Amino acid sequence: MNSNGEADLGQVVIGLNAVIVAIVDDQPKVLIVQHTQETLTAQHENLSDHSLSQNDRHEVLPFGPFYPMQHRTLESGLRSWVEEQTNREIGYVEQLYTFGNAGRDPREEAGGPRMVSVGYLALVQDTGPTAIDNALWQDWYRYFPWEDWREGKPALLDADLIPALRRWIDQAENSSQRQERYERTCITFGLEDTPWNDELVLERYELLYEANLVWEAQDPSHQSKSGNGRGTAMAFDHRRILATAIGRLRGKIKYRPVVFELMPPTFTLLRLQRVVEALSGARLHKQNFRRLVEKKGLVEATGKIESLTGGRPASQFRFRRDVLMERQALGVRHN
Amino acid sequence: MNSNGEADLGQVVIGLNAVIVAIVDDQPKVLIVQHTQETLTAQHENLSDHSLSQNDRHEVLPFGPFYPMQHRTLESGLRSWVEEQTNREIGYVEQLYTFGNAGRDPREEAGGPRMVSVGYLALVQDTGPTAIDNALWQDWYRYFPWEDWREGKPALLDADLIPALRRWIDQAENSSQRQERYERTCITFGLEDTPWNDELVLERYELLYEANLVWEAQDPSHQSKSGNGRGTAMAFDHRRILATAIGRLRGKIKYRPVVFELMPPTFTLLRLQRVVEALSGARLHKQNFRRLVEKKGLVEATGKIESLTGGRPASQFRFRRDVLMERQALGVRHN
DNA sequence: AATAATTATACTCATTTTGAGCAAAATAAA
DNA sequence: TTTATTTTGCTCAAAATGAGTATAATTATT
Repeated sequence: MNSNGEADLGQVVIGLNAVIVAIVDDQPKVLIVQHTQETLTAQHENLSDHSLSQNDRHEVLPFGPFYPMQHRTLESGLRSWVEEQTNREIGYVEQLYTFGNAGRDPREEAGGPRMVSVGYLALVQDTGPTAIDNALWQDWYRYFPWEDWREGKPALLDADLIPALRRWIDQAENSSQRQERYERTCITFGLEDTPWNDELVLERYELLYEANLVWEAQDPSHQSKSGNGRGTAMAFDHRRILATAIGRLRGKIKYRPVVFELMPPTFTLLRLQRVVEALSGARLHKQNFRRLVEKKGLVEATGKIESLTGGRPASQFRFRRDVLMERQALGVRHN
Repeated sequence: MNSNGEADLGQVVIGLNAVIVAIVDDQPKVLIVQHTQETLTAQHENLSDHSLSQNDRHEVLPFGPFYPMQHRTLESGLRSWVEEQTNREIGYVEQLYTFGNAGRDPREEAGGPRMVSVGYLALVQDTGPTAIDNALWQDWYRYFPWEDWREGKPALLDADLIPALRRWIDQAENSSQRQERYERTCITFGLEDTPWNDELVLERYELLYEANLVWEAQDPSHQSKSGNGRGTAMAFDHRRILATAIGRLRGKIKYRPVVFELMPPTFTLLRLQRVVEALSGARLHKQNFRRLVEKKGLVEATGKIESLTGGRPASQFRFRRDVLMERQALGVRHN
């Protein structure tokens, strides 16, 4: 270590990546930025060509810089940037994970500073035009089609992913590696008697990555332009960050009442159920869901009635803000 | 933004703070570094005097630098540093939180770079001499005496903390602020009919901080040298980081089998129970704890018998490593 | 050697929670 | 009116939980 004790720490630049989630028409949406080859190279002139590969479109998570001079905390930096860019208040922010892997940003190879980015999950109420260039609200199952079990087990699993994983297991170099691959696959993909676990989003993505079954893992010469039906790819490690966010949110709704951050001020119980289902990717048992919600005392009736439901009108509820710290939650009871 | 798009991001230095936990004699221990005034100023020559205040001893969490040139990932940087410094393998590492608050490190005021530190929780099996200067294994309830309910409700609560919090509530400027303070206190400290929630470690510390009841919150002229019986203070925001770690670990043992990372290879069921109790700070019901452990299939008998238990010999168990990804856990059923 | 103390472990039982479903009520559309 | 659709109240068996009692196998003490 040198005299001031720091110079050999090396230069680091901090970025903030946000997974901004909203619900539209009972679908979970994520704000995604689409760069064409032109917009990307225009922004980052020194980006090496190889890193872009043949794809002409790149989907990335919204990225914001962190200005140490202006921002007192990381979270305030994120909040001000997201609120400014999206023109809406964000109700809930949670720090997800800090990613510091070398090679995350191709500019490093060109001698740029090491990029460390802090991933955040932000929940917003509504969607609409934002000030972010080329930003679009995309269904998150576009990137993880195997995660949506609301209409039953996705066909993709039995038709493609599981057979491909079995081939990967068989191609193991020795029996202990084969055994390990097999057990991980059983646990994450619910083979044999193991049940499907909706929280293992990241673990499943990482397994597919290791088995070379997702676009990001393949070397550029084998990458097919339009994807392989195994979900839309994202640039850098952004699909990993998104998987982290989905898994964390699915876990969190089971023990904290975060769903309400995605709801309008008043709502019917069915809308609430549809939102929980959208996030967890599974159908729930209606009557039991209601029983649970009422027992936990998370909501209170407004007295008003919603009559646009098609059948019998439903009464409207609102969230009881004062239970926020009680670590109460909905719980996700299956159908 | 300038031409290369980065220069105005400002210089940032990344540090790694580790909460290294082990169990000794059924007590939860944390590795703490004690600096005297001399060792501290010797290490950081440009540290301003004010920031040290009158205390002659400063307790901090072990700190390791992150070298972007050498470390491929943040976690590998942490692992190599901790393993090297403690001379033991760490079984489990979890990223806790990234703290980037301005003013965390007093050297910033002297024109130093902004310090962002990534907090990690590391669980190790045994304790013993380490290569870290002035490092000591300390009971974590030394810093949070109100969190240990194993011998019943800590007297400190009714004798000191709760009356002081009630005074703070009464001193609110208006009724809505009073209401808010009251509700937060009820929820975090289990007043009225609310039960005590062992996971709210950080929330309780933050409430005490806001109410000016912990040393770190008081301005230097009022700080008493030897502490105030409300737990030992730590330098910077390290008691917050420690609170985050304890809360996270208490939550985690309820849904993931992380306790085993703190256990020796074989153990009796009572030892396992004592460790869970040490972490969660509460006594558990013995028979039900056993039923739970066996039902979840987390352990298997080794066939051997431990006869040093004082009474009837207990059979020894080992953890079934293959359930690690199943999201099984012990659950913490109260007594 | 007898007794007490200590700890492990098996088993019971009432209560609560969960999973799954039926049926009636209140509306819109045909 | 009928049909479809949705909300909402209710039941019932199975499983999980909380709180015990009883017994077994030891060491420590008298």
